[in-house]
Amino acid sequence: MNARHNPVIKTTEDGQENYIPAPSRKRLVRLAMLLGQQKKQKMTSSEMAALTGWNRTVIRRDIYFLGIHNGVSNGYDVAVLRAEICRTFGIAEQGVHAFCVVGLGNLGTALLDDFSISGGVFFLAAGFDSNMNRTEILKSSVPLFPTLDLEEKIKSLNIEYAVLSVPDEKAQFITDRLVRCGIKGIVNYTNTFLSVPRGVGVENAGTITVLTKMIAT
Amino acid sequence: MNARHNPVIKTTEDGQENYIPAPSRKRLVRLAMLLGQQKKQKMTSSEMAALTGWNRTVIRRDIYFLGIHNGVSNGYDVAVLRAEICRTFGIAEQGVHAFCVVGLGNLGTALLDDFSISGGVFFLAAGFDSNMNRTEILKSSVPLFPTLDLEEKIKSLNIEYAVLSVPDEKAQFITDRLVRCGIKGIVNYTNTFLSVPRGVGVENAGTITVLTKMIAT
DNA sequence: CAATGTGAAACCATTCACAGCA
DNA sequence: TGCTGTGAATGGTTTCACATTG
Repeated sequence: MNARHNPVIKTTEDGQENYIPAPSRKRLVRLAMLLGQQKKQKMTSSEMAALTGWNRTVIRRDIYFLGIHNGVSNGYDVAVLRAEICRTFGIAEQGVHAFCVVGLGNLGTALLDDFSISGGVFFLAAGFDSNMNRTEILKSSVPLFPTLDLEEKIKSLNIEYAVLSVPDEKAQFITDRLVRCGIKGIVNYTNTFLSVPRGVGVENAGTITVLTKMIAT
Repeated sequence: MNARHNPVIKTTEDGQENYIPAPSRKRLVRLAMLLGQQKKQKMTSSEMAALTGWNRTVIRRDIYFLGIHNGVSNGYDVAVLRAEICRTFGIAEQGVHAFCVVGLGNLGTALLDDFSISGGVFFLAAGFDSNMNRTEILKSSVPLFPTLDLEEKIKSLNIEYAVLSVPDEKAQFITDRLVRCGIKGIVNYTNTFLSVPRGVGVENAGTITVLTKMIAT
């Protein structure tokens, strides 16, 4: 009676019907990063479980969604698995997903300076601040621009993601501008709710917001 | 045949069986914070939906889990609702949940300085760094201690939550120490997986980790 | 035998649909 | 009429259980 009452999971060879549920997607992408840091050549689902804290059945199911078969009774080939996840989600194996930091107050500047921030497949391409003095005075290996140029630079530098560390009261305003530029996702270090259209990702990472969530654990 | 095939949701007056699902719990706590900033005396589920981006039915259901009835056909009484959420989750109405920042590098220091960080029900009670010089040199309105004193200070200051901004390679080591102190939850600004026993909350808020999750959106 | 692969069951969360109330 | 309260239906994710395979 209802179309698709079965899980709709097959990755058919012609590319249709390869829907993977959101929780699985997130785990898989995270797993890919982890596999990249691994020296072992083969890993079992149990080993991955130990490493991630996830249940081993869930890991097997996630991998099953990919539609590959490179593991039976020996564990999975780390390189093959990682490559397949990258292929499935369009993750570049070399670092080409550009992102920017908007708002160079204490937090934003710290993020800029933090050497570890460019890593894996992400590449910090720019910083923005509304205070033009600040973008001129701050020293950074990353190019800094006034927020005036936000739209132009996001286009020209092919920036896909933004880290938002502006004052709370400007958060929604900047978000709207980012959305209009076609940003794919925002890491929200402010402690406000952001409203974005469907299709734009938001992850709330502000200290208070996150602490708040944790109270309910 | 199976015990509890019904949703197990009733808050009975004698306090048993008041299980609330995790997603609802998180939303409710977040909602309480928001209600605290509201000037209106009554709010409908639709208004809350507009404010949060959540579906209005989900909000009504969440409130339903609380087992109170203060809304019919008029919207909910903001103060009553907020008080009830606080009571249910043991949230202090005044700011008494103490937390600390561990690791005072760029990011940690920025978090310390960030004025907005103490707010709502959370109170920044201490900062820790393994570099004793740094804890002496840094100026801050928050007391700073060497990480040596972590255990002692967490006890004496009644610290419940920790913000982790140490270098990645120290993350698990510090986490283990925090767990042994009975910490309730950790906001993880490093980009590592933390392994903690059941009952301790972890929320990953490191830029790369969060960007990674977002790729799969 | 210890691993994956996988249909089916169980579980959990969201949404529908509507009764009842101000 | 517009709101909450709520049983029931739906939809989605995890887990079980076991056949299969190296």
